[in-house]
Amino acid sequence: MTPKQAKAFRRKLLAWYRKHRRDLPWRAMNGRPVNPYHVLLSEAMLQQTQVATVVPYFHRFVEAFPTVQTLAEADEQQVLTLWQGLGYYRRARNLHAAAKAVIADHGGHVPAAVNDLLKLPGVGRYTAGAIASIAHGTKAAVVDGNVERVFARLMLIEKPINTPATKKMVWSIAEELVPKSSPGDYNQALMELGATICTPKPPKCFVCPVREHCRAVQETNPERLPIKLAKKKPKEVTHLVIAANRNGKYLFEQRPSEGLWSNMWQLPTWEEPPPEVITSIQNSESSRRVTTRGVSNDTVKVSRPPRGNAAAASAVLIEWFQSRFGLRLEQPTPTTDFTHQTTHRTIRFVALTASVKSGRLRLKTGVWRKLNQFEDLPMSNPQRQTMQHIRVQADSP
DNA sequence: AAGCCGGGGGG
DNA sequence: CCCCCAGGCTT
Repeated sequence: MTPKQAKAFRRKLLAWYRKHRRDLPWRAMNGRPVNPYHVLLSEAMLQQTQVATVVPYFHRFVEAFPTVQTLAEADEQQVLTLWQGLGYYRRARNLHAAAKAVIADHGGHVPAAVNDLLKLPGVGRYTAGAIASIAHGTKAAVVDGNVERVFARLMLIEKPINTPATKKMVWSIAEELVPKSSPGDYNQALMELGATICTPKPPKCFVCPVREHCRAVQETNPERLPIKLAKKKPKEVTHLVIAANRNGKYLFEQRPSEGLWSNMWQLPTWEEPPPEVITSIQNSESSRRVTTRGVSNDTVKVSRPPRGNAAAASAVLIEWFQSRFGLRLEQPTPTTDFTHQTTHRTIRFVALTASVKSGRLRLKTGVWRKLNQFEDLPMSNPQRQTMQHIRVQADSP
């Protein structure tokens, strides 16, 4: 793109944006000024997450934590609880730590320089550029999934987009094109174009404000760009969830601070138990659900005699629970069974209910809660789904 | 360079 | 069922 073409491209893009941009709560709109804290908050939430999903979470966060200071002083459990359901829970802890750093190292002001922003936890090259340009008008480029797609089509980039070399090229294009005046609007325009017009499939080229600048729409089918290398299929695993109740209260444990659902709470869960335990739990199922066809959606319970190895599997489960928690279970009974999909795992959740016969809990992070009394514990969606099932079952025995 | 980290929207 | 999303971090 020649300098003259670049100028025309930016002008058309910005004109389109100023006419069509969405009224998002963290944006400066009709008189409302930008709030750098709001930009930091929104960018943390927007990582790998669509705008529509983020909006309600953003409102709840601003209400609970109106300023960086209030967020910095908040309890991590409270931050995680507000974040629950949004996914990538590390982001919530990074955001919390970033708020603390803004208070400690920047006098409570979100930095305007990319190099300062990059030092904040959870802030990478994209997020630093976004906050710098949108919140402070710093001349900085951004490259996200939208920008990659837009430039892959505009510049006819046919090499796989998800390699370091190609990403580096897209970044240099972005750096070269970003204007020194209104870089924030320009960056948001680029992303909004990708989100609403230059969509993966099918792109709405017929209403695109910059189609004259697009090589793909003139030389090929834009829909096949950008080209991505195939990713591997998800691994299939099973998580065995045990709802262990004693005197009407259920045991909850906190997950480790690293890995999947870090620091979130859950019913005691055996990840990837021996296969024979899973199969025998299935066989031992004392009831199965049969959906009737026709008018009613009622489920009918059908009693079945337990199979031979059920008792043995039960023993293995009870032994595992005993060794892990120091508690003796009684009559583990299958309760619910469903599949949960994440990006790189297909997790089958098998839940059992059991009562605690004896023993003394030997777990630092364990807590006992009633069925309607765990809302302050941040939990993953599948764990909450399991809890929901147990509550419904308890309400209608 | 590749793997890991969630959950939902939309075709 | 699939792909994708205002990515960052670790190995």
